[in-house]
Amino acid sequence: MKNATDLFFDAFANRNRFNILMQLKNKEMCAGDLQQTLGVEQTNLSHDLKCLLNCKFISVRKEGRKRVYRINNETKELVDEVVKHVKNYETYLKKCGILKEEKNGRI
Amino acid sequence: MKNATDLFFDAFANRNRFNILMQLKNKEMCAGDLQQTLGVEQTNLSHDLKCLLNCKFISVRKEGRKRVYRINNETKELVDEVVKHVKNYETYLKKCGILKEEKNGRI
DNA sequence: TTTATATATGATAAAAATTTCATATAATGA
DNA sequence: TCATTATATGAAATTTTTATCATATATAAA
Repeated sequence: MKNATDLFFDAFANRNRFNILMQLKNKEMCAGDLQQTLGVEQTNLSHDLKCLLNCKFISVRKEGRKRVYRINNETKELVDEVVKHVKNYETYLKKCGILKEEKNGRI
Repeated sequence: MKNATDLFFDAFANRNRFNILMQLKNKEMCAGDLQQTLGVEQTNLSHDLKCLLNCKFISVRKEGRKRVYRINNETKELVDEVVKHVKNYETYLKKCGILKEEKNGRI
């Protein structure tokens, strides 16, 4: 059974969703803008936005036929913390053989 | 291709590995203690400890035939941040239908 | 009121992560 | 040295996550 922490990581610790949060750190954006900037599939993005919305990591408002997304403040801070940590540990992370990187070149 | 952030989440955002970090926040522990406290498989734990070590989220020293693990300070702080965030968003996380919780009871 | 644009939904396919299993190594004490 | 305890390793099986596909809805403009 999943606990709140598991659910948190499921939502937050995902490449595509985290990239969305990184973009929204700088400015509000509609789905179309995000799609272009991140170069992701439309349906994929839509699924991810819904997840982030459900978890209240972001909010949305309508503007014409577009939907404009915005990151919430607490989430923005946490994103910054993670970015900082990644920078500090980058060297070691890239060497950690347990993670998938290692498997490349072994096929 | 994976970047440093992906690798970070692979290592950090995992139920078992995060539980290990949570335990080590309070005190140093050897593998056997962790196994008992967390109720996990021995080999599984060993894999996870190696991952955390490689990433330098924890360190280890020998003591007789045991190995005593310790969390590093920066990682401890990040764990605290996450715990705080989870507490704040718990309600929404549990309602997010995208995450697996929803699938239970559907089979 | 038909068409085009912007975005959402649900089911399945594909890829990746986690667990399990069989076995290895390392240190200590008898 | 041999047995025992503590922990580690690598590969295969299982489970979960992510991507894709086919299609739906909602808004606005023609």
